[in-house]
Amino acid sequence: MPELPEVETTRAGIEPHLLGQTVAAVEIRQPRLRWPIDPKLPRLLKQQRIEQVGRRGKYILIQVGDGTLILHLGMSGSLRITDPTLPMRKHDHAVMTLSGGKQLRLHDPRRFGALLWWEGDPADHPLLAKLGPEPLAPDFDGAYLHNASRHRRVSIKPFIMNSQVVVGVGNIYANEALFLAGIHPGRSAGRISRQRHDKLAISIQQVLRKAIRYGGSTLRDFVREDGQPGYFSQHLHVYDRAGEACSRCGTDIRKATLGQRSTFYCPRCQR
DNA sequence: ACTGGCTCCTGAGGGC
DNA sequence: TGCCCTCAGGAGCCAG
Repeated sequence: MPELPEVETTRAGIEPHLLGQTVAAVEIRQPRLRWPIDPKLPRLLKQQRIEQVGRRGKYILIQVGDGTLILHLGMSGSLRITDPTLPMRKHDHAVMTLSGGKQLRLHDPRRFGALLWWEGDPADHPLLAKLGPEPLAPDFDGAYLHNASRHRRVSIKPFIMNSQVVVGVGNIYANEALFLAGIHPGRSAGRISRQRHDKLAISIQQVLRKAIRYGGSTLRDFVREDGQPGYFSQHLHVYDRAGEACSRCGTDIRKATLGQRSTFYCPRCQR
Protein backbone atom coordinates (compact mmCIF):
# COMPACT_ATOMS: atom_id res chain seq x y z
CA MET A 1 0.00 0.00 0.00
CA PRO A 2 1.80 3.02 -1.23
CA GLU A 3 2.71 5.52 1.44
CA LEU A 4 5.39 8.17 1.10
CA PRO A 5 8.35 5.76 0.84
CA GLU A 6 6.67 3.68 -1.85
CA VAL A 7 5.59 6.76 -3.79
CA GLU A 8 9.06 8.31 -3.53
CA THR A 9 10.66 5.00 -4.59
CA THR A 10 8.35 4.96 -7.60
CA ARG A 11 8.96 8.61 -8.43
CA ALA A 12 12.72 8.26 -8.26
CA GLY A 13 12.52 5.06 -10.29
CA ILE A 14 10.53 6.48 -13.19
CA GLU A 15 12.20 9.90 -13.25
CA PRO A 16 15.30 8.96 -15.30
CA HIS A 17 13.11 7.16 -17.85
CA LEU A 18 10.81 10.16 -18.32
CA LEU A 19 12.89 13.32 -18.06
CA GLY A 20 13.41 15.00 -21.42
CA GLN A 21 11.25 12.44 -23.22
CA THR A 22 8.28 13.36 -25.37
CA VAL A 23 4.89 11.71 -24.95
CA ALA A 24 4.28 9.74 -28.15
CA ALA A 25 0.87 8.36 -27.18
CA VAL A 26 -1.42 7.78 -24.22
CA GLU A 27 -3.95 4.97 -24.06
CA ILE A 28 -6.69 4.84 -21.44
CA ARG A 29 -7.80 1.24 -21.05
CA GLN A 30 -10.01 1.74 -17.97
CA PRO A 31 -11.13 5.32 -17.26
CA ARG A 32 -12.99 4.50 -14.06
CA LEU A 33 -10.49 5.20 -11.31
CA ARG A 34 -11.34 7.16 -8.17
CA TRP A 35 -12.36 9.95 -10.52
CA PRO A 36 -12.96 9.26 -14.20
CA ILE A 37 -9.91 9.90 -16.34
CA ASP A 38 -10.51 12.87 -18.65
CA PRO A 39 -11.09 11.45 -22.15
CA LYS A 40 -9.14 14.43 -23.50
CA LEU A 41 -6.01 13.31 -21.61
CA PRO A 42 -4.35 11.50 -24.54
CA ARG A 43 -4.76 14.56 -26.74
CA LEU A 44 -3.61 16.95 -24.02
CA LEU A 45 -0.42 14.96 -23.40
CA LYS A 46 0.51 14.06 -26.96
CA GLN A 47 3.84 15.52 -28.12
CA GLN A 48 4.35 17.18 -24.75
CA ARG A 49 7.89 17.17 -23.37
CA ILE A 50 8.32 15.88 -19.81
CA GLU A 51 10.11 18.56 -17.84
CA GLN A 52 9.88 17.41 -14.26
CA VAL A 53 8.87 14.37 -12.22
CA GLY A 54 7.98 15.63 -8.75
CA ARG A 55 6.08 14.55 -5.70
CA ARG A 56 3.82 16.22 -3.17
CA GLY A 57 2.76 13.90 -0.37
CA LYS A 58 1.54 10.75 -2.07
CA TYR A 59 0.90 12.50 -5.37
CA ILE A 60 3.34 12.07 -8.24
CA LEU A 61 3.49 15.17 -10.43
CA ILE A 62 4.58 14.73 -14.03
CA GLN A 63 5.06 18.19 -15.42
CA VAL A 64 4.92 18.73 -19.16
CA GLY A 65 4.90 21.90 -21.25
CA ASP A 66 1.23 22.78 -20.92
CA GLY A 67 0.38 21.41 -17.49
CA THR A 68 0.82 18.66 -14.96
CA LEU A 69 -0.30 15.06 -14.77
CA ILE A 70 -1.32 14.43 -11.16
CA LEU A 71 -1.08 10.77 -10.29
CA HIS A 72 -2.10 8.97 -7.11
CA LEU A 73 -1.51 5.26 -6.53
CA GLY A 74 -4.40 4.79 -4.11
CA MET A 75 -3.76 1.64 -2.16
CA SER A 76 -2.97 -0.92 -4.84
CA GLY A 77 -1.47 1.20 -7.60
CA SER A 78 1.97 0.78 -9.12
CA LEU A 79 3.84 2.22 -12.08
CA ARG A 80 6.15 0.24 -14.29
CA ILE A 81 8.52 1.10 -17.07
CA THR A 82 8.25 -1.66 -19.64
CA ASP A 83 9.05 -2.67 -23.15
CA PRO A 84 5.98 -2.08 -25.37
CA THR A 85 6.08 -5.68 -26.58
CA LEU A 86 5.34 -6.98 -23.08
CA PRO A 87 1.72 -8.15 -22.97
CA MET A 88 -0.73 -5.96 -21.08
CA ARG A 89 -1.77 -7.29 -17.71
CA LYS A 90 -5.20 -7.21 -16.19
CA HIS A 91 -5.63 -3.85 -14.41
CA ASP A 92 -3.12 -1.98 -16.58
CA HIS A 93 -5.44 1.03 -16.79
CA ALA A 94 -3.34 3.68 -18.52
CA VAL A 95 -0.31 3.43 -20.79
CA MET A 96 2.01 6.23 -21.85
CA THR A 97 4.36 5.52 -24.71
CA LEU A 98 7.51 7.62 -24.68
CA SER A 99 9.48 8.93 -27.62
CA GLY A 100 12.38 6.66 -26.67
CA GLY A 101 10.14 3.62 -27.16
CA LYS A 102 9.52 2.54 -23.56
CA GLN A 103 6.13 2.58 -21.87
CA LEU A 104 4.92 3.81 -18.49
CA ARG A 105 2.02 1.65 -17.30
CA LEU A 106 -0.33 2.37 -14.42
CA HIS A 107 -1.54 -0.84 -12.78
CA ASP A 108 -4.18 -0.56 -10.07
CA PRO A 109 -6.42 -3.56 -9.22
CA ARG A 110 -8.57 -1.71 -6.69
CA ARG A 111 -8.85 1.47 -8.71
CA PHE A 112 -8.55 3.83 -5.74
CA GLY A 113 -5.88 5.72 -7.65
CA ALA A 114 -6.25 8.85 -9.72
CA LEU A 115 -4.92 10.32 -12.95
CA LEU A 116 -5.75 13.99 -13.33
CA TRP A 117 -4.75 16.84 -15.61
CA TRP A 118 -4.07 20.30 -14.23
CA GLU A 119 -2.99 23.47 -15.94
CA GLY A 120 -1.23 25.89 -13.65
CA ASP A 121 0.60 25.53 -10.36
CA PRO A 122 -0.04 22.02 -8.94
CA ALA A 123 -0.02 23.52 -5.45
CA ASP A 124 -3.28 25.25 -6.34
CA HIS A 125 -5.09 22.04 -7.27
CA PRO A 126 -7.98 21.43 -4.82
CA LEU A 127 -6.49 18.06 -3.82
CA LEU A 128 -3.11 19.59 -3.02
CA ALA A 129 -4.00 23.05 -1.75
CA LYS A 130 -4.79 22.03 1.81
CA LEU A 131 -2.01 19.52 2.36
CA GLY A 132 0.19 19.80 5.42
CA PRO A 133 4.01 19.92 5.39
CA GLU A 134 6.27 17.27 3.92
CA PRO A 135 7.53 15.12 6.81
CA LEU A 136 11.10 15.20 5.49
CA ALA A 137 11.18 18.97 5.02
CA PRO A 138 12.70 21.32 7.62
CA ASP A 139 9.36 22.90 8.56
CA PHE A 140 8.16 19.59 10.00
CA ASP A 141 9.31 19.07 13.58
CA GLY A 142 8.08 18.55 17.12
CA ALA A 143 7.23 22.21 17.56
CA TYR A 144 4.96 22.07 14.53
CA LEU A 145 3.25 18.85 15.67
CA HIS A 146 2.82 20.15 19.18
CA ASN A 147 1.32 23.40 17.99
CA ALA A 148 -0.96 21.73 15.44
CA SER A 149 -2.32 19.27 17.99
CA ARG A 150 -3.31 21.69 20.75
CA HIS A 151 -6.96 21.25 21.74
CA ARG A 152 -7.29 18.30 19.37
CA ARG A 153 -8.98 15.34 21.01
CA VAL A 154 -8.47 12.90 18.16
CA SER A 155 -6.09 9.98 18.82
CA ILE A 156 -2.52 10.58 17.81
CA LYS A 157 -2.51 7.83 15.18
CA PRO A 158 -5.33 9.18 12.99
CA PHE A 159 -3.92 12.64 13.69
CA ILE A 160 -0.56 11.91 12.05
CA MET A 161 -2.33 10.04 9.24
CA ASN A 162 -4.33 13.18 8.42
CA SER A 163 -2.78 14.66 5.27
CA GLN A 164 -3.77 18.15 6.37
CA VAL A 165 -1.51 17.69 9.40
CA VAL A 166 1.41 16.04 7.61
CA VAL A 167 1.49 14.25 4.26
CA GLY A 168 2.63 10.77 3.38
CA VAL A 169 2.14 8.93 6.67
CA GLY A 170 -0.23 6.01 6.10
CA ASN A 171 -1.23 3.15 8.31
CA ILE A 172 2.01 1.16 8.22
CA TYR A 173 4.38 4.00 9.03
CA ALA A 174 2.03 5.61 11.56
CA ASN A 175 2.10 2.34 13.52
CA GLU A 176 5.87 2.08 13.21
CA ALA A 177 6.60 5.71 14.11
CA LEU A 178 4.44 5.52 17.25
CA PHE A 179 6.26 2.36 18.31
CA LEU A 180 9.65 4.03 17.84
CA ALA A 181 8.45 7.06 19.79
CA GLY A 182 6.96 4.91 22.59
CA ILE A 183 3.56 6.58 22.25
CA HIS A 184 0.27 4.69 22.58
CA PRO A 185 -1.68 5.08 19.32
CA GLY A 186 -4.91 5.84 21.18
CA ARG A 187 -3.52 8.73 23.17
CA SER A 188 -5.23 12.02 22.51
CA ALA A 189 -3.05 14.21 20.26
CA GLY A 190 -3.71 17.30 22.34
CA ARG A 191 -2.49 15.60 25.50
CA ILE A 192 1.00 14.79 24.32
CA SER A 193 3.89 16.86 25.62
CA ARG A 194 6.21 18.95 23.50
CA GLN A 195 9.10 16.59 24.26
CA ARG A 196 7.15 13.55 23.11
CA HIS A 197 6.08 15.37 19.94
CA ASP A 198 9.78 16.06 19.31
CA LYS A 199 10.46 12.37 19.58
CA LEU A 200 7.48 11.51 17.37
CA ALA A 201 8.56 13.90 14.60
CA ILE A 202 12.04 12.38 14.65
CA SER A 203 10.60 8.85 14.63
CA ILE A 204 8.38 9.65 11.64
CA GLN A 205 11.38 10.98 9.74
CA GLN A 206 13.57 8.02 10.74
CA VAL A 207 11.10 5.38 9.66
CA LEU A 208 10.29 7.12 6.37
CA ARG A 209 13.97 7.70 5.50
CA LYS A 210 14.88 4.12 6.28
CA ALA A 211 11.92 2.77 4.30
CA ILE A 212 12.96 4.87 1.29
CA ARG A 213 16.48 3.41 1.55
CA TYR A 214 15.00 -0.09 1.37
CA GLY A 215 12.73 0.76 -1.57
CA GLY A 216 9.51 0.80 0.46
CA SER A 217 7.47 -2.04 1.94
CA THR A 218 5.88 -4.75 -0.16
CA LEU A 219 3.00 -6.42 1.68
CA ARG A 220 0.70 -7.53 -1.08
CA ASP A 221 1.23 -5.87 -4.37
CA PHE A 222 3.57 -2.91 -4.26
CA VAL A 223 6.34 -3.14 -6.85
CA ARG A 224 8.91 -0.62 -8.00
CA GLU A 225 9.10 0.73 -11.51
CA ASP A 226 11.28 -2.25 -12.51
CA GLY A 227 8.88 -4.79 -11.01
CA GLN A 228 11.04 -5.49 -7.93
CA PRO A 229 9.45 -5.49 -4.47
CA GLY A 230 10.48 -3.17 -1.63
CA TYR A 231 12.45 -4.73 1.21
CA PHE A 232 11.43 -2.68 4.24
CA SER A 233 8.67 -5.11 5.32
CA GLN A 234 11.17 -7.27 7.19
CA HIS A 235 12.14 -4.25 9.29
CA LEU A 236 8.62 -3.54 10.53
CA HIS A 237 8.41 -3.74 14.34
CA VAL A 238 4.67 -3.87 14.93
CA TYR A 239 2.68 -3.64 11.68
CA ASP A 240 0.86 -6.94 10.99
CA ARG A 241 2.68 -8.58 13.90
CA ALA A 242 -0.20 -9.12 16.34
CA GLY A 243 0.67 -11.89 18.79
CA GLU A 244 4.39 -11.74 18.04
CA ALA A 245 6.88 -10.68 20.69
CA CYS A 246 7.81 -7.00 20.87
CA SER A 247 11.37 -6.63 19.56
CA ARG A 248 12.18 -4.39 22.52
CA CYS A 249 10.54 -6.01 25.56
CA GLY A 250 9.07 -9.33 24.42
CA THR A 251 5.46 -8.50 25.29
CA ASP A 252 2.86 -9.68 22.77
CA ILE A 253 2.06 -7.09 20.10
CA ARG A 254 -1.60 -6.15 20.24
CA LYS A 255 -4.05 -5.34 17.50
CA ALA A 256 -6.90 -2.88 17.83
CA THR A 257 -9.04 -0.76 15.56
CA LEU A 258 -8.64 2.98 15.60
CA GLY A 259 -10.38 5.28 13.15
CA GLN A 260 -11.45 2.22 11.13
CA ARG A 261 -7.82 1.22 10.68
CA SER A 262 -5.89 -1.76 12.04
CA THR A 263 -3.60 -0.58 14.74
CA PHE A 264 -0.64 -2.52 16.12
CA TYR A 265 1.28 -1.60 19.24
CA CYS A 266 3.22 -2.88 22.23
CA PRO A 267 1.11 -2.29 25.34
CA ARG A 268 4.25 -2.14 27.48
CA CYS A 269 6.53 0.09 25.40
CA GLN A 270 3.84 2.47 24.19
CA ARG A 271 2.06 4.67 26.72
C1' DA B 1 -14.05 23.61 13.75
C1' DC B 2 -13.76 18.82 14.79
C1' DT B 3 -14.85 14.18 14.77
C1' DG B 4 -16.20 9.77 13.36
C1' DG B 5 -18.40 6.92 9.94
C1' DC B 6 -19.15 5.68 5.14
C1' DT B 7 -17.66 4.92 0.58
C1' DC B 8 -15.28 3.52 -3.67
C1' DC B 9 -12.89 -1.48 -5.51
C1' DT B 10 -10.74 -6.18 -6.14
C1' DG B 11 -8.21 -10.03 -4.48
C1' DA B 12 -6.42 -12.76 -0.73
C1' DG B 13 -7.31 -15.77 2.79
C1' DG B 14 -10.07 -18.37 6.07
C1' DG B 15 -13.90 -21.45 7.25
C1' DC B 16 -16.66 -25.15 6.02
C1' DT C 1 -12.50 -27.92 -5.22
C1' DG C 2 -15.58 -24.30 -4.48
C1' DC C 3 -18.36 -21.00 -2.39
C1' DC C 4 -19.17 -17.30 0.74
C1' DC C 5 -17.66 -14.09 4.01
C1' DT C 6 -14.44 -10.74 5.87
C1' DC C 7 -10.78 -7.78 5.54
C1' DA C 8 -7.32 -4.64 3.59
C1' DG C 9 -6.93 0.65 2.96
C1' DG C 10 -6.21 6.56 0.91
C1' DA C 11 -8.77 10.09 1.51
C1' DG C 12 -12.89 12.71 -0.02
C1' DC C 13 -17.28 13.49 1.66
C1' DC C 14 -20.98 14.13 4.84
C1' DA C 15 -23.71 14.38 9.05
C1' DG C 16 -23.86 15.56 13.73
